Amino acid sequence: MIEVNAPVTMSDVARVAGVSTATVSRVVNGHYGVSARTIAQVRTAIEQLGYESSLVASSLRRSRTNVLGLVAHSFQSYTAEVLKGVMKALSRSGFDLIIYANSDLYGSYSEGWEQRHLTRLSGTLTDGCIVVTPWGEVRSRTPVVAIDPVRGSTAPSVMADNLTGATTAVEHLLGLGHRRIGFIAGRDSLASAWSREEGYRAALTDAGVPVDPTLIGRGDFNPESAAPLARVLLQRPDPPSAIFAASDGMALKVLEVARELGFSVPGDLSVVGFDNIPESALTEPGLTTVDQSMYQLGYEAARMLKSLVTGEWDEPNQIVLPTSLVVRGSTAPPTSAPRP
Amino acid sequence: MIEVNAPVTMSDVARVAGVSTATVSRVVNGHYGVSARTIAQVRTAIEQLGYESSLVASSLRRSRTNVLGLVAHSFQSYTAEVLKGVMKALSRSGFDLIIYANSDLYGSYSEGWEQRHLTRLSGTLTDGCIVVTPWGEVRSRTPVVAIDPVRGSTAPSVMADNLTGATTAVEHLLGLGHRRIGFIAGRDSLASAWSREEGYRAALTDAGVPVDPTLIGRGDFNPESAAPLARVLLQRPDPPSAIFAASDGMALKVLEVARELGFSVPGDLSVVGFDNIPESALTEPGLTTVDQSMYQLGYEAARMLKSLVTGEWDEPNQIVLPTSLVVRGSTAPPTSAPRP
DNA sequence: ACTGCAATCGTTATCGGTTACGTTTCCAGG
DNA sequence: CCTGGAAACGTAACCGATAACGATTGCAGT
Repeated sequence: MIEVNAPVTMSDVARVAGVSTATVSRVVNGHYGVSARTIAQVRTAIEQLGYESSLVASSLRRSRTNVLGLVAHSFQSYTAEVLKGVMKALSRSGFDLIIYANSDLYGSYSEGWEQRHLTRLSGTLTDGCIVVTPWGEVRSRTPVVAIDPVRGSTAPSVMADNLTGATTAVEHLLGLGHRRIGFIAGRDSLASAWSREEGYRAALTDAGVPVDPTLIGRGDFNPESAAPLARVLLQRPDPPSAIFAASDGMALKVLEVARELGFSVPGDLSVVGFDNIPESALTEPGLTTVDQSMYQLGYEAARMLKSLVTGEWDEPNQIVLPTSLVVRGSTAPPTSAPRP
Repeated sequence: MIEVNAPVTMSDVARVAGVSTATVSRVVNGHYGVSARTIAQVRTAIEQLGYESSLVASSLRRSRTNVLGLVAHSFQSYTAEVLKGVMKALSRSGFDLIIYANSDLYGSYSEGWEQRHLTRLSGTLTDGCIVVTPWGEVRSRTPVVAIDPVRGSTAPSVMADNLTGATTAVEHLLGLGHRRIGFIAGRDSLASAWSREEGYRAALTDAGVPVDPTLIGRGDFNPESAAPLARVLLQRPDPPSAIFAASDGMALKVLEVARELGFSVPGDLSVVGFDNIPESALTEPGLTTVDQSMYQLGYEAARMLKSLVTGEWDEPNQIVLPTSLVVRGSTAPPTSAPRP
């Protein structure tokens, strides 16, 4: 019987098997140069003691660990969906996954978290990392793939076709007859936020509707950031008849504020989001939004990282995935009579 | 300018600052015994080189790392929801989180994964771990909290009130008039699977309905496992008028099979699940299910683990959370005329 | 100037593995 | 019997950090 709480180390195995730790290591890793008899002895000792090698210790000395990392600053639905895709891509690939998330989740966290986490892991633990919605460009000695990268980055990344998606969303509102369309922007540094705003502007301009800067609120993708912005837009004497938010999280917040202020959706106000997180289908009414398959983003990012690590990647470094409009109940033609 | 791909180590900092690595370590960790002037020098060097301490290296030597771990064998909606709760509980707690998931996600993976992962991490990297739906009892020198533990475990755990939940679900079906109610069980080793089956039996017995063993299919919580079982139940000459599945994932599979075999839900067949994962609200019709707030499970588990690590826990080691029935469109009274 | 105690800082062992290198063993070939 | 070389295995350095311990320095007290 093994005593509980005994951390079994390699030297324990070596002692029991009557060999050196080097030999145990060779057996564990299947290296050449150990006799069959010795291998059997070591195996027996390992079995008997219930030994498992420490990922930490081995990763310190080794260069390859067969572990990929994912760092994210928060863990909302967005990240969860991405994660499912990542796991799918990694299934039976020989790579394990470590997700590192810091505890400064809600509230203000300092910029550069991704660099900190990355260097803390990447130095040794992981062979490469996926970074979800980074704050800036990162440096790392192992490959890094960004999901939803910063603007202007040329590093490996995966993102949705945000420009087309946003354009389609606004065209949908225009098609319903809306002309005063508010916009709540995302975090400025991200390419996605930028493209979604571009799409908003382009669709309006193409339709001959002038862009009114006072109808644009500057959020940061954090749902909380949308509340005051929505309040400002809706409490104007001339509120917009529709609001396009750059993320579902923010759009759902807009729905909340609208309800609170007595707007009926879609009667008094149409709302469109972006992302198509699961919650968007559950609200009453359902949120019209742009689907960007976060699952797919994660899947592609993991596939790319895997190949980058093994040095087999031969496709373009920047992947752009298509989007599609999902029309639900939160959009309708504007009422002719503006709300008093 | 710093050269790219240069892994900056503590000795680099020491060299630049003109001190020993021990002093750098003291500065980094805010230990006593360093003059203000030296601290400034070291800080400058750290800044200049962009140094970040390696989590791996320090965890090897240290006992406390302020990192908690979570290991899960798969990453479906269930785990994602749990994770959100965990993150919430850990936010601004000073603890970071590492999630370890292996790549043998889909398909057959060997039992005992949780023990392997645990020993690989727990030896050094983490101060404690949360294990989601383990295969067996685990040993670890650091605290472990199980979410949905194995049957008969007395170790720290968090679980839903599965007995009451299942009883309520079946009573709901009985109340609608169903008498032939099929059941698809979960993974036998888990306490939750056991309790849910107990609830099923108890509700039937209390209502004076004999338990028919041929109406019980033995699944394992994996959605795939439910398909053949549902097929068997529904292709009988005398199919049940309702099926209660021990998890939503399996219940959704039952819906699929039912549709495939030409059963209309809830016309020909009522279906009830357990868990209330987000997808359950999205199907047509929506799935009637038992809500067990996986978010809450994660939240409580993290709260408990946090306190166990710091040695402040003074509540019972086993937490049971309430459940509630969510009635949606997949249940209705049975049609009087049995299906041909 | 001398002692004694803190404060400061470097040296070194250590965590649990991996691996370069050196040593021993064994056997085939001369 | 001797030599050469490969196979088998141990020794020790090393990965990047921490911490126990020892050494040095500075300064107050006498």
